[in-house]
Amino acid sequence: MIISNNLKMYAQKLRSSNLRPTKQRLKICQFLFDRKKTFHFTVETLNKKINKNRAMKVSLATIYNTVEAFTSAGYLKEILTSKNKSYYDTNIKSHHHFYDEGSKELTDINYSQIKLSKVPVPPKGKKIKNLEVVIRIQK
Amino acid sequence: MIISNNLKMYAQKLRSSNLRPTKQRLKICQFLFDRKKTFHFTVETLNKKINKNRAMKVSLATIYNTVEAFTSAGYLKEILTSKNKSYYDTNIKSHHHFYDEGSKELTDINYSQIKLSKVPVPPKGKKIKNLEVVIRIQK
DNA sequence: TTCTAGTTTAGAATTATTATAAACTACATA
DNA sequence: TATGTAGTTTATAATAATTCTAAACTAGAA
Repeated sequence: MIISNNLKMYAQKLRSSNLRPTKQRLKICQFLFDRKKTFHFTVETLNKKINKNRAMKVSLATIYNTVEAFTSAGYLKEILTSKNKSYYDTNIKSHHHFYDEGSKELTDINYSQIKLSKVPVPPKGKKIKNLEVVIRIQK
Repeated sequence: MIISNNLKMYAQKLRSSNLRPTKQRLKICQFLFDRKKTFHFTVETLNKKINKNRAMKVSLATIYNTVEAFTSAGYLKEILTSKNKSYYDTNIKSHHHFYDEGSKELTDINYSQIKLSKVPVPPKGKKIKNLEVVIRIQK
């Protein structure tokens, strides 16, 4: 899964967002971004995976802080769901999701897979920031 | 806001879903469905509004049970958000939302206001149940 | 009227998240 | 290279939303 050891790149990226490249943040960067496919997760799953088989443990509080910081910095995107947990996505490009009501899993839909021929005008004084589609699927 | 006293209609509706028409459920029905515009709410807001200026108080547990029962029965729809609370909508027709990132408020978008010219094929063995668009807006 | 399964309820338990404050550390600058 | 400091990490406490529990209540069938 891990593609390369882009530590310097991540350090630069972090500094450019006014985030100090700490050991913890770099570990989390490697885990999240050194992969080909996009990754959907909750803080709970990230915490388990980050701290599995690793000498250096990262505290749960830091996982929360880091995910929040990365989301504000635009490295992660929060996903809309109907569940009472926050879901995040390493794919920050505007894109869509299938939501499987059986397995409760999200799958990406490429932006180009959906085309809209009619979009409403936003309320006065507001601008459209982005548009996301969730397609609920079941057996 | 209240249009009429459709108690018998609600009692029938409830029985048809194998839900006994209790005082509590009928009160909640009246509050939710005796209105012209659709209504977005959380359990917290519903609890406050139901128990404001009313002789008969409905317990929080019952509000939770009822909202859950009404959602399963298809009287309410859960809304997708990025917050850690469940939001519900009395508009159960497939429809879309504006989500204002400033005020964190949802507004309905009529189904006919959005048209899709391209929709992806669902994964094998799955069917599309519904499709919802969220348009994030900001100043 | 009586019985029973379904319902309501207060409060406890659980789960996700945020807050707190002490210890630690990256890094600017002396 | 050493030092001061603001930013960061951490364990733990606090809070918030929801679910669970079990006793009391009730709608409606018989």
